[in-house]
Amino acid sequence: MANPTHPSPAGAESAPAPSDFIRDIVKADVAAGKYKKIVTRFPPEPNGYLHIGHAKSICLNFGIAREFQGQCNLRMDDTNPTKEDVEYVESIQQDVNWLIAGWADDRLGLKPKGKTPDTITVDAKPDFYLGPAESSTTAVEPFYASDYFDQIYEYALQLVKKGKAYVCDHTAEEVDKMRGAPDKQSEQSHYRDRSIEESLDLFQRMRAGEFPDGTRTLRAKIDMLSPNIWMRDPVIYRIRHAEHHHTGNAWCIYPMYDFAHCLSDYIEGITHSICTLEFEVHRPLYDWILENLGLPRPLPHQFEFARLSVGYTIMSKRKLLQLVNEKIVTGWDDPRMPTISGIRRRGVPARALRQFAYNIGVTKYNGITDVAVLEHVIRTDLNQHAQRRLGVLRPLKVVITNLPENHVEQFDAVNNPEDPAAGKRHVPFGRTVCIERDDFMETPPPKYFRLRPGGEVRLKYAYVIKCDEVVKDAAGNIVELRCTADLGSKLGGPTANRKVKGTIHWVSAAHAFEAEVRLYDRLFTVSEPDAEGDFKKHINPHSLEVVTAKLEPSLAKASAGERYQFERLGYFALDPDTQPARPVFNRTITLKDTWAKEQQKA
RNA sequence: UGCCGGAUGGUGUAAUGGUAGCACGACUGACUCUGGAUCAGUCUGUCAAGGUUCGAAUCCUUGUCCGGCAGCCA
Repeated sequence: MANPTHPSPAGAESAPAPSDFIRDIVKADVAAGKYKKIVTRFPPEPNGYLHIGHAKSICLNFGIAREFQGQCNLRMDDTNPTKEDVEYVESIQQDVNWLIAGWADDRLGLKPKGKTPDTITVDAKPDFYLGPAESSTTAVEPFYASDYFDQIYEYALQLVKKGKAYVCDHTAEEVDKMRGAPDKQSEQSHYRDRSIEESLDLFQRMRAGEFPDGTRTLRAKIDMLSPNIWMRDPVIYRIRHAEHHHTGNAWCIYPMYDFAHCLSDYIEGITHSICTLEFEVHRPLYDWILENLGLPRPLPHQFEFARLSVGYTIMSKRKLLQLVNEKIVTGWDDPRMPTISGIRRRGVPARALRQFAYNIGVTKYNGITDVAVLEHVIRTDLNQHAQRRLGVLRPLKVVITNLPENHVEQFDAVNNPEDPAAGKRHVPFGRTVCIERDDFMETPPPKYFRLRPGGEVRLKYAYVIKCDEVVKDAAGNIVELRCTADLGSKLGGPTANRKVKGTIHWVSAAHAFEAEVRLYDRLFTVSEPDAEGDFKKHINPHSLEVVTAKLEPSLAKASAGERYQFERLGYFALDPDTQPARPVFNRTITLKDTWAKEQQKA
């Protein structure tokens, strides 16, 4: 099927299901009757906040669950206690919930709180299984790989007993050296042929805490001659006397990713384990572990796709953490961050992010997606849903001299021209208004449509005004414009249909209120900040500008969930920093500005 | 130079032996009480060379280039 790339007006939810090579595989598996139910999973490690790359994965995994009437488990892949934290567990849950709300939340697999795998019997073989909570009445929580430590340990024991794993006493450095390199020979562990009994004893004593960190490991006995590094007797358990955020001090040995992940997938009954390309070389190990355990239920299979890269940003959790720690941004949810929480705080609707994930597709090609694609879906969504308002970012005072001192009138303003149902509102107008400083030029370049000395411009929803006089301070700065209005030019008036080249936005000086407005720009100045050298060299010093804007009165009742378009400027959303006396707005994104482009050409 | 993957306009992605399409972008123009939106149009591509075939982006061969893999991270 062709990939239908037309974004539908309502966004991804009403659009036809996308098609890609992974969905093709799932479709074929369903057609072959391979599984009762399709089960995917989203398995982040709680060692950082989720970013837009994870959003791609979430949309893929939950999208598949949704399209095939399956389920997608949220699982904390928490096998390394030294890097993980509950703060991250909580943020991950919040971000996932936000992204899938109203779209795939009915496909979200969570488990009863505190539940660990059941020991069951399948085909007369003992087996471990943990399914999702069936009813929403019980307290639920995400799945945790760490909830399977007992079972994973049991599986390790089995491998040892089968002579397929052994305890190795080499130091990390030795193991490193002996493993060889992709193009170099390896050397066997001196402990490889240790007896099963001895390995068993040692492994149990590792678990009992008898040995310090780093002194021994459990290794799978596979093939030291394999051209695939990951098959050269990989370490599957290491000693770490560290407190774990979820299991506390119950363990001092922890399974490695490769061992824990495939088994976690198996325990949960995952059918399609979808991950990024860098795990492709791990797939033989994933399969080896499952196949060598003689498991009774169908085995999960791993499929890999290309991780997302977006221009002018970075995706590495390590580097994002650096930005946070070094206070280059205000936190993980700084609106300039590519994190889901940052994007949310900036004012981007979840629906737009889903549409983005849908538009970029899923392949095995590692490319860089143009930020313009992201910006486009945000604008498209917001254009359709945002309430229009008038706000002036950099005010310039305009006195309309042919209006009486205390003149006040209300004009009707359309809330959303794309959505008549959004209705209208009143905007107050008076003798003194504020316009955007950019909307006046004393000596404008050609094709400048706005106000100039002696020129005319339409004040949106109000009158056409003519600039009679430019008032300057001692330093020569323009401080005020004195204009006359064509009083017949308001809606319904005799000259209402006069053609004036430009229409500008304004607020009534007497009625407007002040708010802090944060104007964001891209965080980096180059399209590939971490291509080479220090990515911090490319940080955009102007990624945030804070202004005190003047806003129309109705915006005083702005709500956190609502999105606004300040006409001719861009889309804005209320920031959580808002105080009753001091509203704070974030600029989500500017409107397209063909005039700015025109100027750049000049 | 070991193994695993990949290569289609500027970017991202379709076409699964039968007209190389879509989206973003760029550029024209129309319209406009948002230089927004909308509408109409234009632009640019199958990594290379051979082969199979009536017919190849697709199959085969050889090559080129790019990415990943040498954590007791995930």
